[in-house]
Amino acid sequence: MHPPTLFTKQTFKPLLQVCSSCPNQLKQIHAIVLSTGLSIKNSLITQLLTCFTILGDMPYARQLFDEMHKPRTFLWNTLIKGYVKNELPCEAASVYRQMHSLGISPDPFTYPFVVKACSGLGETWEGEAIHGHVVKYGLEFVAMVRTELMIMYVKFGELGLADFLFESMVERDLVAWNALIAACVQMGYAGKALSLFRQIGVDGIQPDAVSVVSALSGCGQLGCLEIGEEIYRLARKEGIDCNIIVENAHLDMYVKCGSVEMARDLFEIIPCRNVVSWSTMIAGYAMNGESEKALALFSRMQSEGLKPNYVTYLGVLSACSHSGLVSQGRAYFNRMAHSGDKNIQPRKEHYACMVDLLGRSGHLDEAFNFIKSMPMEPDSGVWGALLGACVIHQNLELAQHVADNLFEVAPAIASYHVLLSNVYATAGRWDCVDKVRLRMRKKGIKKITAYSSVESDGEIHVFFGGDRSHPQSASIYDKLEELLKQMKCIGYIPKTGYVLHDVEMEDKEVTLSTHSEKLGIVFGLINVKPEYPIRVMKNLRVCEDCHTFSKFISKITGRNIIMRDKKRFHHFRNGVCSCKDFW
DNA sequence: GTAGGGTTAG
Repeated sequence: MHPPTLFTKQTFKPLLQVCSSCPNQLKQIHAIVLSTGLSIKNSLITQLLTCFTILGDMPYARQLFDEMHKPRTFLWNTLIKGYVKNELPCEAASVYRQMHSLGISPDPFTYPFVVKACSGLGETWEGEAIHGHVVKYGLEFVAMVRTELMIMYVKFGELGLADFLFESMVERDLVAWNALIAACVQMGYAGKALSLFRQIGVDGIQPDAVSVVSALSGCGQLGCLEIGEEIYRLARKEGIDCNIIVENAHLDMYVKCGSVEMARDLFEIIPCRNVVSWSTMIAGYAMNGESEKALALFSRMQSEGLKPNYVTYLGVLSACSHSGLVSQGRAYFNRMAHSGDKNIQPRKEHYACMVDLLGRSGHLDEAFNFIKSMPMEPDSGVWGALLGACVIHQNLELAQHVADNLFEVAPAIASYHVLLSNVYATAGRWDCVDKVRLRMRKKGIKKITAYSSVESDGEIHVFFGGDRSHPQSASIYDKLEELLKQMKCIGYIPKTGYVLHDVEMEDKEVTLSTHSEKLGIVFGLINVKPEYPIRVMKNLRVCEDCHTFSKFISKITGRNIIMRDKKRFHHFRNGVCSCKDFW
């Protein structure tokens, strides 16, 4: 029997269509063709290459690429795109460098992905070099290239350069607006993102669902409920398609503003809830300390036939962690590990969650052994969780050991140095505290300045510790003094000793009584209508004294205070906090 | 023949 005389595009096309989602079958086809000893046309390898990049088997795609005779620019582009889509920016950049050194001319389609690879790499010099190439080839005004360059500079924190590229864009279309807004939100510049969102109209362009998603996400980040509501209402009025992604962003905005009830009501009426909606709601309950509801929702999700993913499990474990449900946490973790489903095998984040749960509940040894049992290298999140637990339980010896490991994987994260310093401080080891501070200064590690923000009448008011820049400062400080007096009469004692948790080391002149969250709360008391809760958002963890202060305030004023810190929500009502003082 | 923007977690 003779083999087919020649494999052509026509032979392959139907085969590839049938097998395009199955890597093994594709590989078999490739092997059969090779075994005939006939030469394979580049166009056929091209089709295979595209299939494998989509399927995510980049090693095989690379092998195919290397077999090709003089691949043309289009194929280099395909390979680069494959690496970027499979989150391998390093490989993508290296392919581009190879292409460049071989003198292959790039085309307008080359750069969007090369630039995206640079954003992912985070190497500023490399990004700037690529920008140079773009200019050299005269491609800087190609809209897609420019848009990607703009995103890259936002990711590098070079907002000025991003602005310049945006302002001087020839065809500044909706995608360019959306790209810039989304990049700003993702990098934590939500205020800038919202101000851009408001300006979209100046180009005579209407925002679409993508713009609204980013804007809502920005509102969640800032904790501005009123602005978020207004944006959603307008989107509806303007007839913008409020698809499931918009609704999920809407839901997330409620969650991040601490409005669990509003989130729940919305969740119940979202038409086509998907795994993101369920995960958001579960995590929302978890963050707000309603662990029973989170776990009940998780059961309901499964009984409705929806498959949880690894993010869903993060919500479940964090629910356990925020409420100290140790045995349940262990059970959920084991369920993941033994599920046989590779999509929900525990990742580093799940280990970090478990370490947090075990450690804060006082099982420090178990937490430490748990880390040792990890099948992958623990990252700073995992070690950081244990260090946090060491601070709470004042285990100096373990803390030092943990810190050694932690600083090896993450030497420059300020909050971890602060945590270690707090362990020493609590133990009265001021010599060691000084050493930590000295090390931070030597390495140029700057502590993050704490601030709190409060929304009032659609505006965000930001307060730093000891801040007197707010126009209402005088009345805020007067009211604060008056309240402190009242509180002391009913038993409030300022905790002037060293604070626990990863709270910033305040400058010496910033006294405890003027921490940013206290100023925020008092501002809220003066400005927020009595029927509404006061929502305070803090960029770091709330300190112990401010936590106590808030409980007293909620008691003496009868106001509800919702405080979001770096990790969770605290709902203060009538002298009690929803976290039950376990945080 | 190929192309830029969106939601959960961290």
